[in-house]
Parts: sequence; structure tokens; C-alpha cells
Amino acid sequence: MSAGETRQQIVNVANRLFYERGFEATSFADIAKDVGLSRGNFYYHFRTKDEILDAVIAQRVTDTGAMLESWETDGPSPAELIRRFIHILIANQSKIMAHGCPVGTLCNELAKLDHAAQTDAAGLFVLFRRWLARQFVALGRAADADALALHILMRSQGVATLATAFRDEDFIQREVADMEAWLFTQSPAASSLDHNQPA
Amino acid sequence: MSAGETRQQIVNVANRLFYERGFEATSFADIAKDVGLSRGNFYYHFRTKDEILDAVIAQRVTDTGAMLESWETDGPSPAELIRRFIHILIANQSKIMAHGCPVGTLCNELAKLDHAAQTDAAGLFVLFRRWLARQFVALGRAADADALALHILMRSQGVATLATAFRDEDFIQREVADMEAWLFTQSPAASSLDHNQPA
DNA sequence: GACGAATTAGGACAATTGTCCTATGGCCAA
DNA sequence: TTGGCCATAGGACAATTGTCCTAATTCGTC
Repeated sequence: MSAGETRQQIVNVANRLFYERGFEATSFADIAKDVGLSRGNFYYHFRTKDEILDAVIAQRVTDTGAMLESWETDGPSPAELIRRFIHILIANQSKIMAHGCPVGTLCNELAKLDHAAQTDAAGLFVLFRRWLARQFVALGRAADADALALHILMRSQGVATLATAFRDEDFIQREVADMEAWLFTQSPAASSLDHNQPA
Repeated sequence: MSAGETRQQIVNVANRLFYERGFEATSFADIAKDVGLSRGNFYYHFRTKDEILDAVIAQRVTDTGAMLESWETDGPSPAELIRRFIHILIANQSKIMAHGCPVGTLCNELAKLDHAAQTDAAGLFVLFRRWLARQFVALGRAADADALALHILMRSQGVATLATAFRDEDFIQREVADMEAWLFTQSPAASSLDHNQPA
């Protein structure tokens, strides 16, 4: 197998394990076993564990960017695009209940470790933040687009954390519906309506 | 020193380190050094690391319960009590930006480790959930008190996670203000008002 | 088929992990 | 003062960690 392919396999497996078990709790041996390589051989592809982390984050940046871009290809409305973002919570429901949000939990862990890659991991949030802000601008909310983007991001993080703690599908459904109702009130034309009761 | 005092010191230090660095990343040696004891001696007080974790969670349950109870002693209104909860985000701002929410991050880590103490840690959320629900009942929202409690809890978790990732004090202030505005609309008398724009 | 480079296996290495044992010191009761 | 229990220090233990080296294998090219 070519070095590039092996490297890609390592990144894919590490990406999954970092999400499912956390960065610190995942060892070289764990990754090696799942890839089917010997542990010592890793040094050929990655000199340190931090290099793997960097590669995993870079991979996620690429994947996330591609996903967000692909959503826009068939030209849905900004509100519909934001709805798609919100619905990640339902699409990935079972994974989120088991391991939380991949971005939020990684940022939290790296913050506690005071890890150098903290900023890179937060860059994943920036990707969503900017994309969401763009949609709110298109929605006619240029003045507070970034604040609205952060608000939606904040809500999905809160839902993810409580979903992991309580494993309550109804809670997720309810909060997603509430986010959609909130979104509806944010289009200027509908701003006089009141759709904000969570329940 | 009596065994009880030493044990209490260990729990206090472990509590702090589990929060600042995480459970897995904190070793017996780390705790021993901060308490000023020899590592081997831990076995006398705690047979396993999991036993320390249990003690730390039990301590947090006691402390949290006492805090919530003390808030109610001088008889503030339910809305004022909920406001106090929301303002934890500001009171603990710098710690949250550095290490996240103590409850949320612990639950997330234990979920990834598939740890037996997961449910006990989530019990800390239950404490807040029930206390908040009581306030909403007193506010005249008995029908959806639990959902409203989860909603507030969800928001504070989301704010904590993004606060850690972005270290943005303005964001925290803004979202706290928005939570207060939301709270105002939740008292039945004020339910026709619209205070929901986050910004 | 043979050569040289690319890729791998296997293991060495010191450090650290959680766990556990034993010998020692100190304090309180008789 | 003595005897016994409580608390501690110090270290042993096997296992695992991230890192690194070297010898072997595989592969494409001539």
C-alpha cells in the first residue's frame, strides 16, 4: 500500500477514535490495531501523536468545508440551509448521545490539556460560524448576522451536551423544533410573531 | 492529621484537578503532589481512581445542593432565582473560558470513556434540572416546567462550550442578557412580548 | 531476474500509569 | 512508660505510554 493511502487510513481511524474515546484516551496501539499495522511503524507516517491530531483536525476542516459547500449547490433558501444545520442534531442523534458533538468535545478536551492545537480545533467552529453568518446576511440580518450565527451554534452545543448526559430523544426533537421556530421569527418579515416557547 | 481530614484534602484537590485537566489526564501522582502526600499512601484512603471520582462527584452533589438551597433562604422570587442560575456564567466566566462547565465537561469525558460513573455525574445536571423546574412551577408554568428547566440548562451548556472555544466575554454577556430577556417572556403575564433577538 | 527505494514489522527504551505491600513513625489509651 | 492502632512513606510490580531504531519485506524499474 502506498504511504499516502496508509496515512489516510491512519487519519480516518484516529478521527473516529478521537471522537469516540477522546484524544488522550486513544493510544498509538489502539489506532494501530484498528488500522492493522504494527505500532512501531507509525513513526514512519507520524513522528508524534500531536502530528496525528493536526492531521485529523485538517481532515475535519476539509470534510466540514466540503459538506457546507455541497449543501449550497442546489440553491436552497438561507432559512432552509440553516434548518439543515440544525437538523444535524437529529441526523447524528445516536452518535451525539453516545459521544457528544465531535467539535465541542474536542475543543473542551484540548482546553483542559492546554494543548497547542486548541486554536486549530476551534477553527472548526469558525467554519460553521462564518457559514451560518453568511446565511443570516442573506436572510437580511447583516447587522447582527455573526451574533445570530453564534446563537445557533451555542444552542446546538447545549443540546448536544445535554443529549449526551440524559440520552433523551424527545428533548432533542423538542429543542430542534424550538430552534426552527426561533429561526422563523428571525426573518425580518416574521419578526413580530412569537414562536419562542421551548415546548 | 486524621484520616477524615486527609481524605477531604484529597477530594478537594482531585475535584479541582479533574475540572482543570480532566479525569483521565489527572494522575495519582498529580493529586499526591498537590496534597503533599506520597503516592503509595493513597491506597490507604482510596483503593482505586474510580473511588476518588465517586467521592468527588458526591462532594459536588453536596456542594451544589447546598448552594441551590442557600439561594432560596432570603426568599427571592422564582424569576430572580433563575436569574441567579443564569449569572453563574458571568460569576465563573474566567474559569469557564479556561476549562468549560465542570458538569458538562465531566459528563462528556465519562461518556467517551464509557465510565460506570456516567449516571452519577449526570445526577449533577438532575440537581439543577429539578431545582430550575421548581422555580418554573412557582412561576406559574407547571405544565412545561421541566422542559423550560432543560431549555435553560441547555443554553448555559452551549454558552459554556463556545466560551471555552472562543474566549469571548462579549458573547457571554450577550447570551446571558438574551437568556434574561427570554426568561422575562416566560412569565405568563408577559408572554405576549417579544424579547428573543439574541443581540 | 536484479537492484534500490519505499514501506513495514518487531522490538528497545525510559517514563509513567494504577495498584498493592511492608516497614516505619506518631499518637492515644492503659 | 508501654502497647497497639492509626496514618504515612517508600518502593515494588506489571502494564502501558509515546518515541525511536534497525532489520526485513515489498514494490516498481531496469
